[in-house]
Amino acid sequence: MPELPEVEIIRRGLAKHLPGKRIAEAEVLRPSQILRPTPEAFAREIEGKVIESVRRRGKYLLLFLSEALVLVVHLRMTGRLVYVADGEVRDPYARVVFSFADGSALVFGDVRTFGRLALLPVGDLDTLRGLHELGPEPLTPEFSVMYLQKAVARHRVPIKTFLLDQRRVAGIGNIYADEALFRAGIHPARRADTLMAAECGRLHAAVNEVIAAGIADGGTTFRDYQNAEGGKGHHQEHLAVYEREGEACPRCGTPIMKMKLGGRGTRYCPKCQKL
DNA sequence: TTCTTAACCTGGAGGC
DNA sequence: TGCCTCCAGGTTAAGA
Repeated sequence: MPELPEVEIIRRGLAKHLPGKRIAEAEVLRPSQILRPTPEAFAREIEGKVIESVRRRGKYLLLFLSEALVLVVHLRMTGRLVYVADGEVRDPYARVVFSFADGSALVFGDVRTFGRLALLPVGDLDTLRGLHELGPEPLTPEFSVMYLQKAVARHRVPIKTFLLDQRRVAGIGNIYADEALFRAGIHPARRADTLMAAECGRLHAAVNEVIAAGIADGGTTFRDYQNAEGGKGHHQEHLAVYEREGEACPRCGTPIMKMKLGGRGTRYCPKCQKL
């Protein structure tokens, strides 16, 4: 499931190939995944546009196009954006295919069809719910220890739920939330507003460390994630707790436990991460 | 306003 | 082998 590191790796891959490409045709194979405008208008309006740049905000990919338009893509659970130089669609779960004038293509594939695409004027980006409410990003000056201290103090939810809320911190998902909390030695069910200053400092450092490590490893691939060239990431080889329930904690040897928190599978060490 | 829960969706695993 | 049930999780609407 693509989180900030995976989306950033995809962005970097796409940025190598897409700028300057003219979209000759957009084939919408799964209309329900087009958020706006209508699927017909989406295909019609994007034709002929030239991709100028590829950016990212949280887990959103933003493809800035000519004529002041922007294509917003959220991959959700199983979405992927793969550039194919020969234009041949090999993904059996292709949902939208963008064919370029030079014969290459960009394929949006998505097994579970949770992903969403929207085409809108750049000036309307603020109207896209979710995108304009995003909190600060890890690894930026805006995401500071002071910000985290003030933010957690206002919320009584479990700290894991807090981390998954994109309005608090943008880009963290289930994998990196579990890994950051393990690294910081904080129990996922701990109430956010009870964190001490020192714990906020540890959590802030841990979030930045796991996100940076995920990017350095090319992302985490468990099932569906692929980078922009269809390749896999390697960060799953360095995870301490995620998908490791029953295995020995790398720090103390206690078996990693799994619990349900906010409807999400949550892994933690019962000894290293105290409530 | 804040928080919780369920729904969306489909492939794969496990049980029978 | 085939059928059924459950699970995975990012986001958001609905309800408390």
